[in-house]
Amino acid sequence: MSFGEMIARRRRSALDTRASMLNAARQRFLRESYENVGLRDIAKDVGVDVALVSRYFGSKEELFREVLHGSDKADKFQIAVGPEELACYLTAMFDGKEDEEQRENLERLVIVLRSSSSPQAAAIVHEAVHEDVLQPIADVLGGGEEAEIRAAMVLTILLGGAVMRSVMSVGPDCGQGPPPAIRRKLYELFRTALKETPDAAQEGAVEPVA
Amino acid sequence: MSFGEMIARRRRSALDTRASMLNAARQRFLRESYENVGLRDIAKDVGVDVALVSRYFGSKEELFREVLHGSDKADKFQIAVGPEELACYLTAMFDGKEDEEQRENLERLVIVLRSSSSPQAAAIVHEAVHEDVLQPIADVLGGGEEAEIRAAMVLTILLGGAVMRSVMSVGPDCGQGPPPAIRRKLYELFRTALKETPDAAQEGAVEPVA
DNA sequence: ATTGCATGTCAACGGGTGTAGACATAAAAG
DNA sequence: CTTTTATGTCTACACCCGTTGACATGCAAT
Repeated sequence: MSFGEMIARRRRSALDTRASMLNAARQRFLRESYENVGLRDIAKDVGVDVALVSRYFGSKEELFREVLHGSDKADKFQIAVGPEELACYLTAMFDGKEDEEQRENLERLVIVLRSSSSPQAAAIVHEAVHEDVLQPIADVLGGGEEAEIRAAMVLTILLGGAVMRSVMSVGPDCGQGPPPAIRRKLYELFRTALKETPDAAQEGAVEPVA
Repeated sequence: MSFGEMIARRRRSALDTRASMLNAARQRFLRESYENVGLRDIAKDVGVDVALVSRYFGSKEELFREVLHGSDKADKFQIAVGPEELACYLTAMFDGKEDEEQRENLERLVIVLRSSSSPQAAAIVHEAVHEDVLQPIADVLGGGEEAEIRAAMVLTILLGGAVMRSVMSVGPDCGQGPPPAIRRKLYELFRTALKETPDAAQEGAVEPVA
């Protein structure tokens, strides 16, 4: 079969270089914002001309969309545990562990974070967060409005932690694995976010918030 | 007195236009990232030529520094309450209230957030956060290492909340004042962040974090 | 009225960007 | 070997950017 062999004997395979581009782009978007990543940078990483990037992905926006959203495979936020162990699971995201799943989860958040303030990428990021991150978390929590709110609080901590880590170089650390004290507090924060709401005023302390 | 009158009868006052530029710049940096804010945009807002912006501030970086860090006045993160009411105070930051102090605090965080991923602005942001935000919070908490950690956790929530609010349009809301349910959870998160650490394993639940 | 300084404008430079079309080359098909 | 198709390169466009130096204007002092 001719077409099959074309795939097999790929000396110059478009799919391979395309994948390489996507990978290079991911690494770039992971470290810089949407505008600061140039198509020429990506092309240079792969060892290819700029024009090819534009041709393969149509536009920079679509390339970014494919990096963030994935194309065909449904690569959403992965949660391998039930609601009970969720706090542990989330806390573990900030350890420097080699867990592939966890690393991808965190990396997705960092990409979101880096390009979140960018007129061009904003819409894409917005959609990807709701569909690929917020929804999966809410699903694990059982759905419903309460679940959505709790998911939002969890994401608040995750994003805050990601900012502190990758931008401020404090908090959840930068040198692989946060200090134990911070790790513990982070865990407690997740617990609080996941805990059911005290329903109305549980104590007097809640009231003077205004 | 000639010089005094020159200040008083300012028809073309350099200080005024400079202040206008700074204000326009602040509004811009509040809504877009460092790279997306053009000096020409700022100049157009004030109704002035681009060159003047460059001449008055030397460079874009210095302009940004002055917007974020302030120039002479020590405008750090303002906390008007003691450690006890701190959680309330912080939660109130996300209300759409007219409190000038609170609004400036949140705005500073948003600016930090928007330009945090930007090679040029990174160093400035980094310094400003440590010196003007983290330190004041830690001071209110009484200083010491524990205070620094707690301040870091507080900032984690603040930044996460700011991302959710101004980027994702969820969580701490965007339409002035978060939904009560989220407000309550936010308050609990701050309480947790500020609470003293349970010191080692308080319950068995803390252990399986790894 | 004229000098002189502060204030602001104009034009341009060098560099960077994403994108598109014409062209070249490798490799498979006939 | 020749033809054809996929794969990749080259050139160039039109636009944006920050910055600079020369020039124009307003305004106070002489």
